[in-house]
Amino acid sequence: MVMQYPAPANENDAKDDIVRAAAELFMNYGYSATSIDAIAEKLGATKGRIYHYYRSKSQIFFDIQRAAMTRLFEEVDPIARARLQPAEKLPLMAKAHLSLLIRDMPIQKVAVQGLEKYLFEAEGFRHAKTLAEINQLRDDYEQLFAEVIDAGTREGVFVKGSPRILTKPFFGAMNWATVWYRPRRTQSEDDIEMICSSLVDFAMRGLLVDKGGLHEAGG
Amino acid sequence: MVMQYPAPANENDAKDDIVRAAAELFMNYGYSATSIDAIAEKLGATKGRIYHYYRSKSQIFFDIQRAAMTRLFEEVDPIARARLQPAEKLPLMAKAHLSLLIRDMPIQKVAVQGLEKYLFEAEGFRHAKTLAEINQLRDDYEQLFAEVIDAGTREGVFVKGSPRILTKPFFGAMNWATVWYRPRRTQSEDDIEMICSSLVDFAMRGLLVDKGGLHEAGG
DNA sequence: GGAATTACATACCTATGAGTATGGTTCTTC
DNA sequence: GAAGAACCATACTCATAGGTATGTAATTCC
Repeated sequence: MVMQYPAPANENDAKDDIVRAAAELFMNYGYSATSIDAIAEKLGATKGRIYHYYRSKSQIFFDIQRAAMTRLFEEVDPIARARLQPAEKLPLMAKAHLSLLIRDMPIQKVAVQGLEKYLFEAEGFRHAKTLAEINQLRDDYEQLFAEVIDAGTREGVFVKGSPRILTKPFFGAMNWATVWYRPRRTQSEDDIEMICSSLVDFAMRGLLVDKGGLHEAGG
Repeated sequence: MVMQYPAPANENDAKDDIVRAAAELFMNYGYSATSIDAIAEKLGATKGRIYHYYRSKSQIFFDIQRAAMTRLFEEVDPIARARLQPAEKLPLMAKAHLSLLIRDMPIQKVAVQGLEKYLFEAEGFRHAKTLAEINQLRDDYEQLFAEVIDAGTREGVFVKGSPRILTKPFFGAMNWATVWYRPRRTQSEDDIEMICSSLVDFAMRGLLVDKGGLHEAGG
């Protein structure tokens, strides 16, 4: 029988295909309820292909986390390094963050919600190192936002409060989209932009101190 | 062998014990990764006990949802019915909502995050009726908040925008606690109150229009 | 152009876990 | 106090799914 493999060019692409397929199933059914066979079927292949690139199901999960954090950093870190005031910089970061969340929902949802992460923690030392690595990435990423929030607080443009406790609802307003958002066919690119802007605006108002601006009366 | 059953008084209490134990495991490990045996072990019993009260694992899951929504309604609905201005009523509702979330985390987390709900949707008609019932409860509950937000918007005390899209980040700021919050031994009741207040304040600022209050100059 | 390696498919092993069948013990009811 | 019901443990069935072992076509390398 003549078998032709689509040939994903190189190993990285092949793994990326697996990661994408797995993330989509993890997002909908959870990690445990998703079988390797189901992932393979989504790729039009069998288990053999997956186990050729990954030694276990958990390794796929960890690669999803790494992929998600890598992409978030790529989008947000450059903005975080820009020379801008906190009140200007933060919404740009938030916009980039949220845009990626929505556009890359399967992978990002698995990462930000940390689906069933306690599964691996319970396994003890086996994945301790990998888990520490992932947590470090997540902490570093949160830190990008926490620092800007802290700076804004000290400048007096953001409300007072520990950056730790302010960062949580800030992310919450945006990340909660991974729980409620469902893509619609009737939704254009502009619609998505509108939603993103609304959520970012909400999150920013949560931080900004009342500026006492004159009532820009009525429209 | 003399066997003594703790005898949970009546059937409702017995089911409630099961629901609590199951919720705690679902919260940490997810629905699929939690076995009936594990739930039984947490109760110091075996499967026999659980299958005496529940016909299937999924029925436990649905009972968790119902229990969560029932409690939320009990706490929030009375406040929603009170004769108060939106700007006064909403933070009280939010406080009650969040307090219950944190105090009843296992059950509430399973409910608000809808863990692996797609599992049951994929099963087609089998649980269609129950799923419709649960979704209805959730929608009704969200509606309590959406109406107050809508009223506030029309009065001009809350920012303009569809209540639909404003409700999401409002819940997000609070419900995200089910993702990041972990109880600490060093945390007193007052600490929890502080966290709740901070999150509610954040969420309210996300809605309130800039009042132009005079700078209550600096602390 | 033959050998080794890559890139899978197929077949198989095994543990787990949902659900059932059955049996025994306590409680209730008459 | 006997019969039934309620309550629960134990033993079993069976499907699923993670992982492995093996076979085989394509590719690469010498």
